[in-house]
Amino acid sequence: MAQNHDFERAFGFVLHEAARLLSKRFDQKARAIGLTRAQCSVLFRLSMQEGMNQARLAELMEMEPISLARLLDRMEQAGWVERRADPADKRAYRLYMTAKAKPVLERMLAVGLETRGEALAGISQADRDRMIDLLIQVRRNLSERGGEPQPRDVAGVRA
Amino acid sequence: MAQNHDFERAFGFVLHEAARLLSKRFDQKARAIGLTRAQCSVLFRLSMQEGMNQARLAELMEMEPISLARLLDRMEQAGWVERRADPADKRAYRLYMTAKAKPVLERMLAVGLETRGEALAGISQADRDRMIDLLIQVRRNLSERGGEPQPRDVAGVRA
DNA sequence: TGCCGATCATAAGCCTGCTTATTAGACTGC
DNA sequence: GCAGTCTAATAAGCAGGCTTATGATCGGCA
Repeated sequence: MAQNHDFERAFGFVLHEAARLLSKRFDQKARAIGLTRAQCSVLFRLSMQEGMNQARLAELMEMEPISLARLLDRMEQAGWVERRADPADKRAYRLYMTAKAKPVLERMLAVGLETRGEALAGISQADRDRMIDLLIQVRRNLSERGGEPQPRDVAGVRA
Repeated sequence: MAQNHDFERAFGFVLHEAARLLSKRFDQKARAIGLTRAQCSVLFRLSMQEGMNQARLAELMEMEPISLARLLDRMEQAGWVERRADPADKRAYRLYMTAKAKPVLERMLAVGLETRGEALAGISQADRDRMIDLLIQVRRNLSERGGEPQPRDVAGVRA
């Protein structure tokens, strides 16, 4: 059936399932080092730039600050990251990796590469590049920040 | 920095963030009808074929049976789906939409189209088709079923 | 018939992430 | 200096999804 065909190709479902399966595979591999995909994502970003506050990191990760706060709670508890009071802003913390985290960066990278290799098997470099460009466009289209200011014509509805 | 460039283009992060943002947007729009993206996914599949058991539906949705069971708990509670005992197998249930669910199918479709439109804005039809083909390939690569039997050469590492 | 492995569904416990709402501090303008 | 607003972080409560483990049933095979 044409409907069935459309269904199997439904963009949202396919995108979501691909992302979920990739996370699952990454988590299976990364369990040996005691980290999850989301936690690795934090550590990777901190490895690029330490000292960000939570709001900034949440923005980079395209997630809500509260979601990141919970994630950081677990990571701090497990000794991967450290919150240091921001001397210039009593509300904020600055985020740093711990000494424990630095040695595992390479293993995280290896897990990432291996997982990506499985996910992209049989896809040419040109197609990989193209797919990533397109996904970046999708992300940009859906991002709150950076896009148009979201008209949200719900006038009359109080938040 | 080249490293930074690689980072922003990291396949796993981009894929995950795009999928999450799309889910979020869908959920925001679908809240008015009292359904989530995952629940809509179930209803869409049941609208194509009712009477499946949970194991079969979980397989179609590329998820673990227990995850689906929980999802169905909430949906049954909310009156969207019905579990009927399978006369031929006392372990299994057969899944059906309720009368309440059928009238909202069209609204779900509309929400899906609208959300997809936002996500794919500025992307040509050819590129959309290509991206979906590539995502389907990724999903197939990562699927437990249908793929190769997963060598799992982690010998030596204990989980 | 009876055993034994496979299969269907589920329980417990956890991580990720969101919405909504709150507290504390920063900032802007008068 | 201070009121009003904005911002950083968090609390409460929930949905979605996974791993690991269990109970029940099915089915093949001796």
